[in-house]
Amino acid sequence: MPDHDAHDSQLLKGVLSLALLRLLAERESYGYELVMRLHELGLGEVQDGSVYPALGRLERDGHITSRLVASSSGPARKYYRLSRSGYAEMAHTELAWNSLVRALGPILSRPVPTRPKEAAK
Amino acid sequence: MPDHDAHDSQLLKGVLSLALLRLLAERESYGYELVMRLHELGLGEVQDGSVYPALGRLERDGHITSRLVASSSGPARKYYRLSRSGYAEMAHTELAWNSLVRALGPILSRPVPTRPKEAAK
DNA sequence: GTAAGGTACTTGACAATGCAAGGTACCGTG
DNA sequence: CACGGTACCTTGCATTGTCAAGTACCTTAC
Repeated sequence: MPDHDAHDSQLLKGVLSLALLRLLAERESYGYELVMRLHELGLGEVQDGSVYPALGRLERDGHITSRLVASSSGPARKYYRLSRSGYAEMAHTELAWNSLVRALGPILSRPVPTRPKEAAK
Repeated sequence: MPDHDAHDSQLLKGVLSLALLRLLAERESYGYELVMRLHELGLGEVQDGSVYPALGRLERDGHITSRLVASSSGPARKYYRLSRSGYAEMAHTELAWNSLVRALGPILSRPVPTRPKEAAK
């Protein structure tokens, strides 16, 4: 598969939180690992400078909780897991995401009235 | 289908431009009408205060051009249409959108290790 | 032992974008 | 002439991702 640049910083807004919640619903994890998991999943543009603040917000809003765990291969890791409100938030955001995808799908799949010539100015 | 509130202001970021480009690719249109078309298409949360600035940006960046047309049912309408660069921008953003949807799909569809009890803090 | 490099988290300045709220103005009808 | 629908624009605000830099821990190699 051709690695599309295809990264529009704006499109990621809000989606990052959803992805993080979802990954944490699968299993407890920490920031650095989450960044790597996101990269493996095709969200290669995501910077660690975006992930840590996002985790901070989720914790601030009570959607996730953290605990420090010492590591023998570097500094301590801050493991996060979902709280009850995190599950609710994930479900809610997922609904919003699905509704957005469903709304946009028809718009994008509708054929464009081919106007090959005289398109520009 | 139940009308989902399901509006997360952040999820819309960047998507609005794509939708506008796409609607304008179908046919020339003006701001007020675009707002109504978006609402009919399920993007009911979009405010006109978001659309007009977005159109302004697209025009500023050379992706669309405008012309004023007098109306007998109100003030003059500013009709927009895609420029050549607008078609390119639309294609590019659509790629980014599709790649995002494809990346997120697997994450969201993977089953969550059902943890019904003891979810909260 | 110390320099290097991977691991891991934090922070601040910055830009982009949607929203809310308000305003201007045109037009037909009652 | 006041009203409501049409149509556009603007300002202030909050959110959030990016970039860049910094701190610090630990193992391996020289």
